[in-house]
Formats: sequence, structure tokens, C-alpha cells
Amino acid sequence: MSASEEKTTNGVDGRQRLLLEAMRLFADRGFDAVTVRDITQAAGVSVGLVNHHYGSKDELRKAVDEHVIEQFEEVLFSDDIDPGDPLGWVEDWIDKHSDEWEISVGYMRRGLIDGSEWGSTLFQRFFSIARTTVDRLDAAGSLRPDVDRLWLPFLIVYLELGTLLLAPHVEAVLGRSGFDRDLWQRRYTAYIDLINRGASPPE
Amino acid sequence: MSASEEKTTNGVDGRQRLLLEAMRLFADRGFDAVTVRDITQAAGVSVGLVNHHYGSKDELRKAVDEHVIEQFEEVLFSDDIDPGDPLGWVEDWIDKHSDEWEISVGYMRRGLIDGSEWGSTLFQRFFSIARTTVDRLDAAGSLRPDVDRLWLPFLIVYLELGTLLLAPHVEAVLGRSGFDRDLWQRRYTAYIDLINRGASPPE
DNA sequence: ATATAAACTGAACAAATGTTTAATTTCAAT
DNA sequence: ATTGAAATTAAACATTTGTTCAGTTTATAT
Repeated sequence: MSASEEKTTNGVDGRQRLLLEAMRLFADRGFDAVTVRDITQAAGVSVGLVNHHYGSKDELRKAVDEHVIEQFEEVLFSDDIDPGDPLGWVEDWIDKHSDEWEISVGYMRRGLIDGSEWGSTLFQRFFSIARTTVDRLDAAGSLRPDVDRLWLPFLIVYLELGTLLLAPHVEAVLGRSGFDRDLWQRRYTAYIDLINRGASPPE
Repeated sequence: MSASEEKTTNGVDGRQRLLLEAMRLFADRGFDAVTVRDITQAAGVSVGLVNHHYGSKDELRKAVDEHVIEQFEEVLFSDDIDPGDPLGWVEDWIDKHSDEWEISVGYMRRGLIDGSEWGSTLFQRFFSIARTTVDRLDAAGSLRPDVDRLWLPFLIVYLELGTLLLAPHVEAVLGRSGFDRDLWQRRYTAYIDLINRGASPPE
């Protein structure tokens, strides 16, 4: 082990390690349940460093918020969504950040529930994508006339975010992660199929 | 104000008021964010009473857990679910507990995300209902052969629980509660319709 | 009316937690 | 090598928070 690794664990400095460990711990246990000492211990630095770099625990949270949203932004806030595969980007995202996927989803899960500012932002973005998708389908005549235009986008969001929000419970039932490549793809197919044709046989 | 009301605020004793206020506060802010003093102040009693009646803050939480699940049990754990209207019970439940609906849903929302024991129980019960419903539909020949039998119950749970989990965000978008009678019924119709027929026009 | 038990109070306590601060180390520029 | 700024440390501090406990009030049974 080199002299630099001895103190930095890898290439990054204390500031960045604090951010990463904080993200990991917040995602795992929630903000309130994580102490500053938990974070500094996980990062291998002293207590005082959080306040030196971020000013306060709350400011550190904001920094983590921004960091997580930045990761999502690449795919989530990009304008080139394939109308034929409006939500397939998630798969790209998983591939790109597979190592951080679990952490980011955990963080997102808590953010969507805890009433925070950026939880709102996140939801609105998902909803916006769903509504745009529905509008496009409608314009293309791919929507039955009697389909409820108000609720359909919400139902789509429920299906999308429900998958993320309830992932731990689903994993408990299935015995393995629903994000495993084969299960995820199968879910996606079933999901698209449900939106297109429903579950009943043709009359 | 009578002598008894002076100290009890209404008919109930300190023990019960602690339970009710704890439920309200936990649902609103989450367990960690609520202090014992918050609860005792809201209940109008002294700090020591929590430990006198419940032993600890954690035991109080368990008591609240049981109380909330008892409320759900009446409808959620009953065996007489109408197969033709498998989830219409929620409406009955809302009518029955309209005053506590907001609180109970908030409590459930947090329970489903915070990784607690009874959050698991709750999810499993919802999933069990969904799977039973799907099985019955299948047995009655009301399911297309190519529908994914594994994922459909999960997708149904996503739609059901997504509605509850994301209610605050939906309310923010709609400008009013999605649980308002007319909106809720319209959502339910759209939801049943989506499961039955999907959104695409017949070919 | 008295006694006994339970409900209740509120000050006090110990542990945990976010923050501050003075001292030390690291590191790049000169 | 020296200097100065930034990074880092660790002890100390002030609050907060869950809990305890000795004392008081309230209710109930005799």
C-alpha cells in the first residue's frame, strides 16, 4: 500500500469521500438515522472535516442531493427520449451506473417519500415524461378515445416509480433483485404490454 | 370547561392520547424526526408518561404500528373480497375512516419505505390480494394466455400502492387531493380499464 | 373516610449528536 | 529549504433526546 493510499483509501480526497459515503449511508438508512460520526468513520476521516468542507450536516445533504440528481440528469433530463421506447432509458442508465444503481435508487426512494424539495422535482420530471409520452401517443392516434387522459400519465408513473419504490419488497418476495437483467426486461415487457393491450382476452 | 376535560382534552386518557398524537406525528414527520417531548406536548401530558405507559419510545412505535394495522385489518385482511371489485374495499375504508385516512396513509407510506417489519407485512398482504385476484381471473379464463403471470400481480400492486405512496406529489400536481371522491372514483375506473383493455385502440 | 394502586408530573441524568476551535499535517509555490 | 494556505485532526462544547425516579394527584375499592 502506497503512502498516498494509506490515507486516502483510493484516489479521492476527504471531501469527495465524505460525499460518497454520505450518499451511501443516507440511501441505506435515511438522513436522520445517520450521524456525522458514522459518515466520517466510513470515510476514514475525522469528525471536524464535515463542517470544514460543507459547513454543516444539512449542507452535506444538499451536496449529496445535487450529486445524485446530476447522475439522473444525464438520462432523465435529456430531451432525446425515443417515443417508441419512452422509458427504455432506465436500462441504459442501469448499464452506465450499475455499481451505483442500488445506492441511487435507495436515495431516490427516500427522497420521493420524505417530502423534500428535490423529491418533488424528481416526481415532476417523471410525470412530465409520462405526460409527454401520452400526448404523443394521443397525437399519433394510438390511444382509445375513451381512455382517461388525466389519469393515464399518473398510472404510468405509478408503474414506473412503484417499481423503484417497492423494489426491496419485491426482492423479498422473488428471492432476488427485480433489477437483475432478465427479470427487469421481463417486467418491462409485461409493463408495456399492460399499457398497450391490458390483461383481458379480446371479446 | 369541566374539571375532567381540563386535564383530558376529551374523553380519552393520557395513554390513548399519546398513541393518537404519536401516530399523527410519526405519519407527518417520520419516527426519527419526532421527539418524545413533541408527542407529550401535543398530547398535553408530561414527558415521563410515555415511559410509564409504553416503556420506551420504540415500544410506543410498536403500539402505533399495531393500532394502524388494526384499522387496515378490518378491510384489508378480511376474506370476503368481491372478485368482481377486488379493490373496491378501499372506498369503503375511506368512508369509514375518512377522518383518519390522511394520517393512516401517511403512516403507511413511511412504513413501506423505511424498511420496518410491518412495512413488509403490509406489502405482502397487498401482494397476496393482487395475486389471488389474478389467479381467480386466470381460472375464470379472463386472462390472455400470453400475459405474464409473474409480473402482473406486481404491476397491480404498483398501481395500488403507487397511488398511496405518491399521493402528496399527485396532490401537488392536481392542486387538490387525489382522494377526493370524484377524482378517486375516476382514477379507479381508469385503473380497472387499463388492466382490462390497456390504452391502445383495437387493431 | 381510608387505604391501596394506578396515573401522572417534572426535575434530573446520561448518552448521543452537530458544531466549534486550536493545533498539526500536507502540499504546492517560491 | 522556507513560507503560506489548505486540509485534517481530535478534544472540547452546547444542545438535544430518551430515560429514570422520587414525589404528587387521581381514582377505586372497602
